[in-house]
Amino acid sequence: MLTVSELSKATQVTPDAIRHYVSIGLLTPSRSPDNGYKLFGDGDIRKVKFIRRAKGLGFTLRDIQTIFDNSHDGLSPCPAVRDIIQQRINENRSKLAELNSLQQRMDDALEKWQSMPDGEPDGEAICHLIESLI
Amino acid sequence: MLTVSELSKATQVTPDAIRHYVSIGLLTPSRSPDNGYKLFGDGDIRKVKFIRRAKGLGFTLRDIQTIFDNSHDGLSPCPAVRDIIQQRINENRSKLAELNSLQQRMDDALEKWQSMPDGEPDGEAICHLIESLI
DNA sequence: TTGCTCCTCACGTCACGTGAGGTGGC
DNA sequence: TTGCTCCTCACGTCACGTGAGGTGGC
Repeated sequence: MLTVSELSKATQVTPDAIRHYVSIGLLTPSRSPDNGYKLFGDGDIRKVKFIRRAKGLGFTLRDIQTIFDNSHDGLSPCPAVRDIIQQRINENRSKLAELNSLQQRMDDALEKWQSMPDGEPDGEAICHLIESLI
Repeated sequence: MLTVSELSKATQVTPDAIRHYVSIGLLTPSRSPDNGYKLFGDGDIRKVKFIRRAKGLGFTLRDIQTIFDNSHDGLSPCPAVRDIIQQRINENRSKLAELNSLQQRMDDALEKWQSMPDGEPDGEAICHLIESLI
C-alpha cells in the first residue's frame, strides 16, 4: 500500500494532481484506520500512468473517467476510445487553425507597428497602433 | 445614452459579455436614477470595439485594462502594447508547437490503431490501444 | 396579463496550484 | 521542539454562458 507521496514518486506525478484525481473519482484509495491517510494499491500506479498517457493523447479527465467506467463494467472501452480521439483530433485541428491565423495577425501587426511612432494619448484614440488595423 | 442591449446591438457583442466587462471594470457606465439600468455613452461603443479588436490580436482582458489605465493616466499605452504583443507572440508560438506535436501523436495513434482489434477487458490492461503506445 | 428588457447573484467550464489551518510520528 | 507528510476546505485561473429569481414600462 502506498501513500500519496509514495504514489507521487512512483509515477512522477505531483501529490496535488493525485489528490485531484481522487477528488473527481478517477482514483479510489482506501483509508488508513490509524490516521485517515489515503492508501493506494499497485493497480493505482498503472492507473496513474494510464491517465498520463491518455492525457498526452489529448483525452480529458472526463474522457478517462468514461474509459475507466466502461472497463469497470466489463465493456471494452476501445470503441469509445476510437470515437473520442477522433473528436479530439477534429477539435485540435480547429484550434490549430485558429492559433495559426492569430499568429498571422500578430506578426502582421507587429511588423506594421515597426515603422509607427508611439502616440501620446490625445483624447481621440485609445491606442492608435491597435486602432490603425482594419 | 445607451442601455446594455443598445450597446450590444451597436457593437455586435452579447449583453452578457458587456455585463462581464462592466463587472471587471473595463466599462464604467453611469446609472439611470429611475431604474438603475446601466447607461453607456458614445465613447463606450468605441471602447467595446477596441476591446474586440485587441482580443483578436491575442490581448487578454487584463492586458486591455492595463492599456486603458495607461491611457487614462495620460501615458502613452504604445510601449506597453508593443511589449505585451511580443509576449503573446512568444506564448502563441509555444502553444502552436505543443498542439502540433499533440496532433502528431494523435494521428500516429489513430493510424496504429487502424490495424488493431478491440480488446475485451481482461483484468490486465485498461485499454490496450492506449497502453500499446510507448 | 403577456412580452420584453433590465437587474444582481452565483455556478460551471479544465486541471490543477497554492495557501490556510491543523494533525501525527520520528 | 523541529521537520516532514498527511489531511480537508476553498480560492484563483480565462472569459464569459447560463440559469434563478425578481423588477418596470408598454
